[in-house]
Amino acid sequence: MNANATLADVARLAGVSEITVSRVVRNLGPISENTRQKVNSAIAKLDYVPNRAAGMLASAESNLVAVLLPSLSNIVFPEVMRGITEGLRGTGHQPLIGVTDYDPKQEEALLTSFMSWRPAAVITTGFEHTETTRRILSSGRFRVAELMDIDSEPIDLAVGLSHRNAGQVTARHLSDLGYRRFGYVGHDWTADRRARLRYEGLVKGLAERGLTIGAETLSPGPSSTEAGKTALATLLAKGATPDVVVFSNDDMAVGGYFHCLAAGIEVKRDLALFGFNGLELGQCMPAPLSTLRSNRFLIGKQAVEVLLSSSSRPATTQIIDTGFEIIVGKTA
Amino acid sequence: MNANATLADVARLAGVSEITVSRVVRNLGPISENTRQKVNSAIAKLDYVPNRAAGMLASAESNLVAVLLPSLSNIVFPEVMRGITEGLRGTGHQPLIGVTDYDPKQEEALLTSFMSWRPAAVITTGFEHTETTRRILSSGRFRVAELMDIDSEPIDLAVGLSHRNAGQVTARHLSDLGYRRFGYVGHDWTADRRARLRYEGLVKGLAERGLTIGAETLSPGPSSTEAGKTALATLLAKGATPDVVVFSNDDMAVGGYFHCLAAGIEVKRDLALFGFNGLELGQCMPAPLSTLRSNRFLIGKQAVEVLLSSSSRPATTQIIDTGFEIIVGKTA
DNA sequence: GGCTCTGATGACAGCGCTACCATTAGCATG
DNA sequence: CATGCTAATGGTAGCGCTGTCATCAGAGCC
Repeated sequence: MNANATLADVARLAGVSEITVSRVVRNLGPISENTRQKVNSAIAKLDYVPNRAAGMLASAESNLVAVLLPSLSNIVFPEVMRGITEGLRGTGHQPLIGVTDYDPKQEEALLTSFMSWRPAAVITTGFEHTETTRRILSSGRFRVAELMDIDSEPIDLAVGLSHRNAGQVTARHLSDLGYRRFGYVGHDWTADRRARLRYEGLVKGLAERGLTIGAETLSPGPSSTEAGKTALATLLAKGATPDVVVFSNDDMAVGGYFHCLAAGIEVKRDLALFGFNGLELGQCMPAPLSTLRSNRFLIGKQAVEVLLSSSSRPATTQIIDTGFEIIVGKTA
Repeated sequence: MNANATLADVARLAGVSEITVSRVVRNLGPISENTRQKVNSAIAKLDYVPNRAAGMLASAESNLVAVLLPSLSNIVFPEVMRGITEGLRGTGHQPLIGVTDYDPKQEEALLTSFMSWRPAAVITTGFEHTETTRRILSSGRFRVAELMDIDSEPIDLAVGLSHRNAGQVTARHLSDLGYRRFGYVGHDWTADRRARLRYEGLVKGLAERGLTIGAETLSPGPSSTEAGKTALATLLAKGATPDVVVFSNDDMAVGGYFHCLAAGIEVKRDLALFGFNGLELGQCMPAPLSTLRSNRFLIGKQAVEVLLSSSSRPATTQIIDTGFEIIVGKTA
């Protein structure tokens, strides 16, 4: 009911000192049952809500975790976010979320502004940062996790999977299945380095078997179902006759599947399709998408768990491989 | 390079008072060009980053906007969030995001914890709140927006569309197209009141034409493509012979479409499908989904704009109708 | 020359909390 | 019985900023 009760108000009403109220609120130190009850009833009576700004200033500690994600439109990142939220649950920490649009400059701007909250940890994506971003993240004042990718040396902690490896495994798997004429449909990879790493792994894996990618189309802009659909149409219109097309991810692959349906191409018999991520959507198509499962939820969750396990940065960097697995599916 | 420079450090180095530095940082009041430069170079030299906790405490104002979303898994909410982010851009405000899992109890818990940040505004979803939540939101200490739905009286501001109306318009549209045997496939609507409102509107709209829903299946749990697929199969297995099925949303409808593909049902000729939301995905299927476009991005953006236009709550509540429109598509 | 006005700056108190020490009573220990 | 211990509590000094009120030089005015 009150405008904004303070610790002092509660202390006065409960007949104890401020510090005792503070201890009750934070569940710290030994408090007699009697005192605890007096304080709690005063808190209830006054509708007291602690002021985190004051708490943070006084203790020089924040319970905020800065999270920088490239996008929320790509369902992959909300899933990572769910993992982060799950990891944060019950720890008393709160996420501060920023969306970078795959732009290191924006990442830097967001990070700079987040710094004024003195976050306990920073979670970001990938290894592509501006010089300034890198300098801030390297300061050592807080823990840092770089998610999704483990193909480079992290600043502090990396959690994710080897995309280069994933591409290579894809190549081996498909060549084992007997495919020989490979096509590739991707999206703009200047922004999405991981897609490019998978492509490189794919090329390398094919090379091991003496194979190459015969035809490819890169769609400008971010990945989407529409982009996948259009790009596959473009690829085939060029006269390419692949027996399998690897897509930069499931969104694109689903688009490719739609193109096949619309164009009367029988998937797998006429043209096999392979994605990346293992999204729910791909698995409920009439022919479940053949793809590679990345463990997005796990990436977020593990990152938080490690980050909060020690508030100061360990001497050595750490890499956590959350792995991937082939989903056989029915499109390849 | 410094551990953490303060205003005082900057002031000392620049040879001015703390308050002058503060003014330069906040771009307030008249500052001579000379002073501004001295201060800025001191800031750069010391790597000074303002401490928001201190600023917030001193000014008793926060630049935080609390955002409570039911889920991030349903792409609709990330899109609303994009709108919110866009609206916030350049205002100096930052969102504090919480995910409620469609649970009013969790909403309450998150809100309570967010209150300790003294947010400038709170954005939440729908009208279903616990008593406590309602009491907090009604305190008048900050602006409140309730998004998505405008079928009830808001606490302060509602931004969204009339779902009841949307259902009714769907009924009229489909009956105008000549459909007579209606089926309905939905998800758990104890959690999703808006889905239920659309259903009610649909029933009402059909009643106007002397029509009813002949068969329906409700899938337990949240909406998903898989759920839509399974539920349509169930509906048809019951022996129902609708000429059109209305789905609780696009995700479900896409699942329905997949079922038709798998079961050899020719969409529209044998069975028409109708969704809700107008997601990109539905529009790139071989037969673009017939549905109703909700303007998610706009909902988020407009809410923020109105909320920030006045920091104190106006005398009267306000409702903003972001509308909807029929997407004719090829599935109905 | 005294007056007001504006532009530019500073002194100082205090926001609401917590860290850091004290302090006290009660009790077991040697 | 002095000593040390623990449980329970309090006093005090800030944390780093901003609001408020002052100050002062110089310009413009009658």
